[in-house]
Amino acid sequence: MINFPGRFAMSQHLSQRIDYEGHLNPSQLEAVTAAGSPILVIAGAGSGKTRTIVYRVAWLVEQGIDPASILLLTFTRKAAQEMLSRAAELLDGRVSRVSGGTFHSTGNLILRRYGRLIGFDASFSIMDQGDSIEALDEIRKSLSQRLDLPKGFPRARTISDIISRARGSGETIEDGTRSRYPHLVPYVPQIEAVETQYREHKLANNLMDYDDLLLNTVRLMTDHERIRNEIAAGWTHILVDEYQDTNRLQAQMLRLLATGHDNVMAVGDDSQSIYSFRGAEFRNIIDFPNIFMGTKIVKLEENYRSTAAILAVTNAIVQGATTGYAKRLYTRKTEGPKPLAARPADERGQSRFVVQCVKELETHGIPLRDVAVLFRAGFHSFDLEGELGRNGISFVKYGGFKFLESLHIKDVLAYLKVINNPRDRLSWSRILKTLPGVGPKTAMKLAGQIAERRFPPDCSDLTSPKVAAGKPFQDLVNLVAELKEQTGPISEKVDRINLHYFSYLQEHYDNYPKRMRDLEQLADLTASYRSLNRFLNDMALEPPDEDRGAQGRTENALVLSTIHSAKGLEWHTVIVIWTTEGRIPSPMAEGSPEEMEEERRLLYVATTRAKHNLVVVAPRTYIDRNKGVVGVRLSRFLEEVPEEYFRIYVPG
DNA sequence: TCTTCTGAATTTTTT
DNA sequence: ATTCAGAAGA
Repeated sequence: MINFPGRFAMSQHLSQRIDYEGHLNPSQLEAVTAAGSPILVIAGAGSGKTRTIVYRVAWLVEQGIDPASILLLTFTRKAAQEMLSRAAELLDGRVSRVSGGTFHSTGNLILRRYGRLIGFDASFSIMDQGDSIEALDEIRKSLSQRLDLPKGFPRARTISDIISRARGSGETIEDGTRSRYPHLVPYVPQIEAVETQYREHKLANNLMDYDDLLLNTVRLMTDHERIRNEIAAGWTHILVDEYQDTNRLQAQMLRLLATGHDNVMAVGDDSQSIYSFRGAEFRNIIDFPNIFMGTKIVKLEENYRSTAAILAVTNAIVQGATTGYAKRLYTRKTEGPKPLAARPADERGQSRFVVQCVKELETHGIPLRDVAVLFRAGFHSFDLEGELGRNGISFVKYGGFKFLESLHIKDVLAYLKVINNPRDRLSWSRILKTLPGVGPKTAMKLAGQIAERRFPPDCSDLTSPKVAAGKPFQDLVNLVAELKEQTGPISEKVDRINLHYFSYLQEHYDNYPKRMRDLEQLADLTASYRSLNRFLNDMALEPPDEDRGAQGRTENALVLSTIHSAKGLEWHTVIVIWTTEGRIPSPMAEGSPEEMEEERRLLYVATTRAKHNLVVVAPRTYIDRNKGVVGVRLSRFLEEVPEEYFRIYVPG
């Protein structure tokens, strides 16, 4: 062989390069190395989606793209971090400067910087859904006093949903109400009135809710060409994960972010779209090629996760779907047991069966952490949690009730919010309600007055002199004043608040020890923050995830999770409970064919999480509060699956 | 008039 | 676990 002078150096250089061909299949490789056009990757479940994104980032960096100009949009910041750390591994840490986050957090970033241009102070606060519902509820009530609201008036939660969906989709409130809440159509004028006041409330208090973060970003970038170009020039390459779960606004935002370069890779799977309840448009995936001209479409259809026996079932489930890109997943993993379908008599039987399964798996050397129990809604696992407890099986639960949504956490956060912004009326009100003799009415009245004044307020002329003169009220005001003075770390403030709040907690909740532990955890969460405002906003934007790593992985615990929270994850064995009518699909979806289709996709997502064993459990009866024991049918989506794909088991 | 207590009803999924 | 409606109590 001829020995070219440059050859040695060249091959040495090559050896440092990443071996793309060796680690990617032809479709993945095509997506990773595509250049000069927008790319849409239709990535079936378990087809190496994350791998493709990670290698794409690495490839871009090797092409000489500055990592700082790459933007990775994912569903959660945690997903972004996971991908970045995997890419960093490939590239010896050269990707540390890649930006990543959710559409919301990216909007936040942009608005902090340029929000002035559309009338927002850079220090705006972010309302989480709880804040937003609280505000709407207050407005709703104040409205009702005047209009003497009828019995069927929608709850704040419903109003929030209607308004939010209207804003996310561009529909009017009336159209949205008509299609999703036909019985509320008579209240449309009132809902619109609430919306108007809500908007004024946010403007007056320099607040943005989740929708605003997207809406205002889109508005800013649409109206200000110079800013649009400036932002688009900063992030010259954009990768989007889980594109099927974006809503219309997010698609618009992406279009704007990619102005002038169109270097976008969107990855998603329309069959796994499970967030339409909050406005996700899986059609965004279908429309992508129309929005980005010259899009190259790559399909990933080889599944690396599940056995053929499991795929047979999941393919059958998705086959019945009425819309979406046609795709058929295949695998080379032919070994593996048939999925198991269990029909216990009732919920107790189901829980006992799951425990039995888990124990048996353990004797076969499958650790608890490699097993997940999935369900449609948080409360579906209550009985199972009891049974696990009685059997001494440790577990961690994801989804359902949120840490930040429990009342005691919201109470303590309200103190922090008041320190951060003494004019936060709703937080004042929340705190005041913890005082003896103060209910909603007094709290609202006092909060309104306190919020108007300079802090600490002169309390001598407050209405409700009885309360204002009382010691508890004085203590409270002194506490807040003291906290405002305090310059130490935020955790010191939280500790101080906790000290003050513990007595209230003790008096009002039987399970106060648990709640106290939560509050201590809250203090820990502040550790990495130096700005209170920053901390509060991050709490709204990226709530703590009960760290999946620390508990789920190092401790050996069984995973219980809602299907939504299981997205993107996989386990050796997956047990899906309550695969019955009335649970999956949820009765809430009965109203519309679209929602029913989403239930199907939900079951699809659940079953495609399984690598080796898939177990579906469908009790034959459940206990209705009114009717007593009622028979339930197997989920319609499983009825469609040929029976021979399962082993059927009926516990005795 | 407003708060607090009681018992009953209700609860999908989440940025 | 919370929230709601109704009733008693301050």
